[in-house]
Amino acid sequence: MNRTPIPDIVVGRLPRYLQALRQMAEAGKTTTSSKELGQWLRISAAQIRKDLSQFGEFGKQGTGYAIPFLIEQLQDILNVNRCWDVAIIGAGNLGHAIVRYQGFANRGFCIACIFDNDPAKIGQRIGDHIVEDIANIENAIQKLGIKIALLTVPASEAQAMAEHLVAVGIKAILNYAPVPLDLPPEVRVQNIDPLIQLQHMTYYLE
Amino acid sequence: MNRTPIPDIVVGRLPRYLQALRQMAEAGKTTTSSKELGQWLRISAAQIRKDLSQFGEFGKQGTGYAIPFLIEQLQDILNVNRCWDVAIIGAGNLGHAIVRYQGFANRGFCIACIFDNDPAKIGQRIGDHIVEDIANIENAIQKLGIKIALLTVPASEAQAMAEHLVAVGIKAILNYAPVPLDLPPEVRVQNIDPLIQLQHMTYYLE
DNA sequence: TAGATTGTTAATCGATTAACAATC
DNA sequence: TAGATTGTTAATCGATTAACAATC
Repeated sequence: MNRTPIPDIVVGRLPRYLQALRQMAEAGKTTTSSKELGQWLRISAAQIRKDLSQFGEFGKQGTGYAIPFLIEQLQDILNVNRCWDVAIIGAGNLGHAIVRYQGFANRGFCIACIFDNDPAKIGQRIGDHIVEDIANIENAIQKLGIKIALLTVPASEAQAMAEHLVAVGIKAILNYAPVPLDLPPEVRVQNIDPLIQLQHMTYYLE
Repeated sequence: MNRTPIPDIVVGRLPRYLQALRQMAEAGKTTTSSKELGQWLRISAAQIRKDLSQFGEFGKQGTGYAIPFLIEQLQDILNVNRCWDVAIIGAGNLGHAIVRYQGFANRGFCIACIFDNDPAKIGQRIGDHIVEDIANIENAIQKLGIKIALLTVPASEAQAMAEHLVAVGIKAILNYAPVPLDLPPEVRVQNIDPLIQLQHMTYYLE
């Protein structure tokens, strides 16, 4: 019986393990070891074994891990063996690019709908989707049971929009706006901010 | 004389401090405290003081920090008081969206050029830019002294392209491709991978 | 069998927090 | 002055690594 919660920093590494394993599988490999996976990801073998052992015993002494089996297990742990419908909020440049991006399908996520509040954008076609009026979001989200939103509105609108999303039932937000969101702690938030990452790197440049 | 290097995890928080301070400044505030900044960013006041004290004494007992002064200092520390020319590599959906994005200018970065290897894309106009042939990248990068690249090519081409970028003088890569790059340790790499972040969140969802 | 590699424990390392004298 | 807040030290906390018995 596992009483202590898994550290979030461990959870955050699991998707990377899954990604590496999929690439190994694509390359035709069927087994790997903590050592090999660690070299691939630049993570110590001990850490990988320790992380995985939090969830079960997935390997075999002497031979390592069966790749397809470990992929299955990680997908189960991360809840991505099902397909999550996600909503894109904001049909600007970034919203467009995300809707057209093919990388989410077959990885646990399906872009279900895209919303904007600009009358000039509502009704516009993007790939297979039509931009919907943000006023209809509650209906759409509740009908499809959507729990995840990708927020690509301007910084000035992000906080208010995020609060609205939470009010209509969203539980997780991938925030592309360059502002920290202040939301109830039970709502999961991850931020994507290229400027922050660029400034992190320039510290080390001449 | 400060001999021990600053921990990378501290450096990684500085851009967030800078972002928050700029937002405070926009809101008309002129001073703040570690307590207030901490509440804004959900970071402890002690940690903010400790982080900043690694670089100097920027505050005043009793009153806190002068916002414009601290912004200046952080910009200096992060090397973003100058303007860095950056190159976009890959003129797909994402490359397009980034070139059109206005958020980098006045924040230390200027999109200087965009490259692709697809003849159908070379010569295409995006905003104020023309997509250039990747074959010309060495000239362009060395003429402008570009050190930073944003890599938005398909996963299958990312590693080889990254190695080429390093060979022509790139020192820092913001990698949008969903693969870990294996490069010499002196090259800075930051990854942007929405799928990894989504899978991190679904762990916590029902 | 011999070699390889796991899962786990204990040791180490590093990061965060609490506390407080100094002082604006 | 009294209240507030810094910079810093020491204590705590948590994460990473090293080591190794178990065993495939």
